[in-house]
Amino acid sequence: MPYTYEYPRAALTVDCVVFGLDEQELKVMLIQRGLPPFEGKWALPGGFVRLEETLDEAARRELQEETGLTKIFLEQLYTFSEVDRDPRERVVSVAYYALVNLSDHKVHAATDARDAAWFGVHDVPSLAFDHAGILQMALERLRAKLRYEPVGFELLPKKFTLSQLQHLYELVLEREIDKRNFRKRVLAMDLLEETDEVQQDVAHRAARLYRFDERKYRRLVKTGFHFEL
Amino acid sequence: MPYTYEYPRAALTVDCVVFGLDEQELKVMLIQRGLPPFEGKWALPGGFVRLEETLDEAARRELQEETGLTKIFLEQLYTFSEVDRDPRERVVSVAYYALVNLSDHKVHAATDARDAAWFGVHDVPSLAFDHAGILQMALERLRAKLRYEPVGFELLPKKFTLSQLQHLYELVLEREIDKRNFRKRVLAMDLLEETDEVQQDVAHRAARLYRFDERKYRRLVKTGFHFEL
DNA sequence: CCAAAAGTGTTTCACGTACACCCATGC
DNA sequence: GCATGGGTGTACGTGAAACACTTTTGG
Repeated sequence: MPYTYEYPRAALTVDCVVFGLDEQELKVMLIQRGLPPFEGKWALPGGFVRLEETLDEAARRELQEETGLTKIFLEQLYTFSEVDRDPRERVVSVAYYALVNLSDHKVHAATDARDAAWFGVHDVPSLAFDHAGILQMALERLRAKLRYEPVGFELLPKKFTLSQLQHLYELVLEREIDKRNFRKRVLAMDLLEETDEVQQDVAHRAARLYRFDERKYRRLVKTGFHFEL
Repeated sequence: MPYTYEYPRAALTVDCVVFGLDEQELKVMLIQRGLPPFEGKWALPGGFVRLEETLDEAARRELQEETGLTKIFLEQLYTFSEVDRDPRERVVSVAYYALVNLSDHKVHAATDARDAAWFGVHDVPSLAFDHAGILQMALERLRAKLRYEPVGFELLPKKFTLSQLQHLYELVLEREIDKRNFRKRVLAMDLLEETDEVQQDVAHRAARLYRFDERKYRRLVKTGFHFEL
């Protein structure tokens, strides 16, 4: 036990709320704990922050170790600090939320995690620590961000149909959206690039595929443009 | 040095960006450091988090100790974790921002602080640590929040004139606003309660005083209402 | 030819915006 | 009576919302 300090220190962890989208619903990734406390319970992936890494780096490392996910959208959410949120000792946790598209990223429950799985956000089991509260806040943040920042595209494959995009908005915001008005608004922003590809292997008319033009978006932002859907 | 741990731990601090409004400009409160590192430099008020308090409590305690401010609006901003942000050792800092109205709160540079003072946000001196970046983010957050949450009232006295409110929006958002349209929008929300008082001691027609009806606002929020100005 | 989803325009209404003058008060 | 800010209404244009049918493709 070589690390000694003049005053007591809280332990510092990161926890990640990873959202993914399949065709039916918004999912969140959980891992099953293999050790006490809360052994056997489901929890958000996460772990202790090392001295030589930033919080962002720690979050990415933990995700990599526990779920195999790399190079995904990741943003700090909030720092949780209730004194008794961990029964062992004082632990302050910086929560992150992440967005992945399920088709590109198969989750291989990695070494560190006993078991990793996707749960529908309306069908999560009882969670360890204060993770239910963290998930709740992440959901609210995602809903808010979806409206005024183009984060939704992170949940879709690089090329997607307008229907997929609309479906995503309907799923997350939990309300129906008029198809024509949605397409009008989206296309009016002029940030979607029409590809010359269409859907494959569908039993009906194939939809055109679009791509989000991130460069153009960044350029516009610098000139005061404000995304809104 | 009685506190030892199996793994090394970062120190944990809180830093507060306190905004105040006088008639002329938006101000931020800074304290002058009395100890190294950055001795003599200006910095955000803040300090180390104790084991028995949450981050919110730590932020309030530090504000009380260093500036005498109590019972003010306070909200977590972001957690800063660059590995070398403190030259002494690894320190992770949770930043908060606070809003006070200068007329009610005289700052008495308290025991702990050598010197506390208000600076116009466009006229801050060079700051210690990464505090310039923290201030920058706090400003952006304040501007964003002002639009879609009723936080502006925290910067005003409980009873205020519509001109004061408009002035606040103009100062923070840094653009002019049409008087008639502003009053129309604000009153249309039906969240301002007209008092039967008017301004005192002004050398022209005295303006009516209004009060923000927070109870009503909370009730409306529960039914899906969305503040926007 | 049937099922399934893609794709497309118009009308209506509400709200944001632009804009200028009279009023009350204190000195 | 004059200077200073308080307080008020209207016209116009843009953009959001409501709404239904035709087209394409695969089976």
